[in-house]
Amino acid sequence: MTRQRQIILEELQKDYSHPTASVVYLKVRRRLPHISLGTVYRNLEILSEQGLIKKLELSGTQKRFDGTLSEHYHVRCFKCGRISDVSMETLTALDEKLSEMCDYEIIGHRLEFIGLCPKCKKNKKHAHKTKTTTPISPGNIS
Amino acid sequence: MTRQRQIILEELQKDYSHPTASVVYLKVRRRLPHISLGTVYRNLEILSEQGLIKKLELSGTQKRFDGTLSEHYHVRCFKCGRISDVSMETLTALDEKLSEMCDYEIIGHRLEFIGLCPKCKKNKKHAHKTKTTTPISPGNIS
DNA sequence: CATAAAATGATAATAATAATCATTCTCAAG
DNA sequence: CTTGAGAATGATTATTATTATCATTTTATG
Ligand SMILES: [Mn+2]
Ligand SMILES: [Mn+2]
Ligand SMILES: [Zn+2]
Ligand SMILES: [Zn+2]
Repeated sequence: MTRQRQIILEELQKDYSHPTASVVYLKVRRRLPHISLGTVYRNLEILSEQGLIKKLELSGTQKRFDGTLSEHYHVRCFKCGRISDVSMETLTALDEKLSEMCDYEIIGHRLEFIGLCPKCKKNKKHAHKTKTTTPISPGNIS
Repeated sequence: MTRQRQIILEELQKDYSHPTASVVYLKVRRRLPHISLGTVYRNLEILSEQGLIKKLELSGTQKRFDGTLSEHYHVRCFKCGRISDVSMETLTALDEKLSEMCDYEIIGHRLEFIGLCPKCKKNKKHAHKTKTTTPISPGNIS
């Protein structure tokens, strides 16, 4: 566990926003100004292989990382790209159900909800009053 | 509806393998040898905006396209990357359930099963007999 | 200390997709 | 049938996220 890896892990564990690799890079750079982006990618990969973090393959172009290890689903705001945790029990029954219905050996599933986050809901209502906020393309929040 | 767009649509409608853009390109090129890859991307985008095909944002690095318009889920073989249709009713109740549990306005969800396809199941059993098949990286089947 | 293995930072490479642009096609109006 | 505007094409370049390479540095271990 190098200094770099330790700090990447720490920053991820106190960040509940499911940051992308480049966001992690920006945060880590505040403590290690000379760290390389490649080192961040490399260590995010290693940490997720070791089971210390989770690599999320959600929709959007960029992968996201999660310091919370418990199994849970996510919601994505289709307007701003925010990812939030969902407190819904894991639907293992789905896998069993499908196992009987198809010829694949089912080992799991990936479920992601899509919606409009509270902030974007509010902005939508006052859209005529407030000036159009720069639309953050989902998956490219920096 | 240009000749190119028509043929792209036709090829997709008779292909149940959820091909990637580059696979569509290869197939279409058999009928239009001078078509450009850019034209394929452009038309797949337009056709999906028009609701004539579906653009699938599944896991893996490449987008996939589906000529079947009815709502359905998919299974991905984690070994070979094959995508198959799943005949399970759409779980709209999940969205309503989550709507009451969180502060997002839920508009839908994305569900993808992961498993081992019949062919890979068979290969696994005879792994000691047959020589190791070139592992097709998921998302890069050409 | 020696020294082998692992990790780093800098940089280049890859791969999928999107953008650009001059040329060609389409098709309704005259 | 011409014609001219707008759409679409093929060729090419650009973008973006991620991975690979590699010389140098760090780390762990006897
Ligand atoms: Mn989470
Ligand atoms: Mn399908
Ligand atoms: Zn939002
Ligand atoms: Zn398979």
